[in-house]
Amino acid sequence: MARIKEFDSDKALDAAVGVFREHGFEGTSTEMLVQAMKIGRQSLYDTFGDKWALYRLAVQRYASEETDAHIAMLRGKPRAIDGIAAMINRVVATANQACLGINSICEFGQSRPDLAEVHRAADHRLRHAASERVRQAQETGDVDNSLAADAVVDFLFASITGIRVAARGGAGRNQLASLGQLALRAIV
Amino acid sequence: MARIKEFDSDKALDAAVGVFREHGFEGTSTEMLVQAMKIGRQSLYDTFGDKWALYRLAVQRYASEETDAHIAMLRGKPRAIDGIAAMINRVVATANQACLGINSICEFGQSRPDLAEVHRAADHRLRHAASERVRQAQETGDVDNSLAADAVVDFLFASITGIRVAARGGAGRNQLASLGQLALRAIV
DNA sequence: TCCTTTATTGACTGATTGTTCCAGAATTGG
DNA sequence: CCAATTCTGGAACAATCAGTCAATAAAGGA
Repeated sequence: MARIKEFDSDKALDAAVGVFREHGFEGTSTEMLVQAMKIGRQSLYDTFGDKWALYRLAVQRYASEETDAHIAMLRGKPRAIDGIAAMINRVVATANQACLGINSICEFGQSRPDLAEVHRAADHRLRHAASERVRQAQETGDVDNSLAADAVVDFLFASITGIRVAARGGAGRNQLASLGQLALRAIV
Repeated sequence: MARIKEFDSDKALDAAVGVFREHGFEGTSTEMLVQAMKIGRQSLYDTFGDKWALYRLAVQRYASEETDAHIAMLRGKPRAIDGIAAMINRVVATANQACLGINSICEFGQSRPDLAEVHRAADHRLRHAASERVRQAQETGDVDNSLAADAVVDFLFASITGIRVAARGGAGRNQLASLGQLALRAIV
């Protein structure tokens, strides 16, 4: 048998992520996708199914990479609180790019169960890692011990959302940095 | 001359707000609009121009009403900090409804200058009122005096965004309440 | 070289999009 | 009642949509 060309499906998916995060699902046409992904139209349907399946896969891919990046920051410093700060600071530094996760949640809410499941699964892994690090920071006294670790994690993620949406709304870099500082200040 | 039916244009606009906030601009068809607004298609175009003009007007209307509600909370209590808390608590209580402001920013970012201008104008009025109240709370020692009032206002709005997106993502009521509590805790 | 598999291409479908046109119903002031 | 005006409903518009089909090109295994 002949295993043949097999275009770089990962790169194509990354390109799809780039289009979807900027224009959303409804704002993206298949024409935009095939041009950005630089593949034939038929290849798109053969490889990914239909537009919705591709969108779901793009959200999954994006969430997975985002989760990896968050966890790398969280665990990249010896002291837990420094890891938490690094995660927030990375968000501030990269806030100029639209977040496909937030956009997806805003666009569809809970109306598509299969999409909500993608979000739920991605959140689970990140929440686990963040929760562990928050508890460590509480043990060393860097995060208030009287707070529930889960509540702190929720708050950190909500703050990340606030920073990213503020950036998409046109906030400047120092505004975003200030938001990050205040978020950290809230949990000490 | 004969001044005639003149359907309730305000109610129709409110209905449009209801559709847009749930489905976004691209996810809303004119068919959905005429059905929700309960007016003829031609009336829609005669009265509001085209779909984009209607959307812009809907965002403007929504932002205006939201700003009124926020300010009513802010000024509804004698102590400034209680007003601030009331604003946050109202957001928590009403977070089950999608926010057209956030959805609009996520969907379009800064790509449509006329829309961005609507947001900017709406933000200005609210920011002014909130900033005034924050300064009062700083004078009475209820909000940390070492923080810049503008930064506190930014943070409050970012927290509101975080709460609303969390709700759209499926967060429960106690999670949202906890987010509100931590946001207030951050500025004392 | 031939064969199988995969990718590309462009044309095509049927549905839906936003928008306009038009005829008629409804409504109110004179 | 009449006339002026506004709203409605449906038909029609061109454009675009997602998705399919068929033919061709490319590429590696035999």
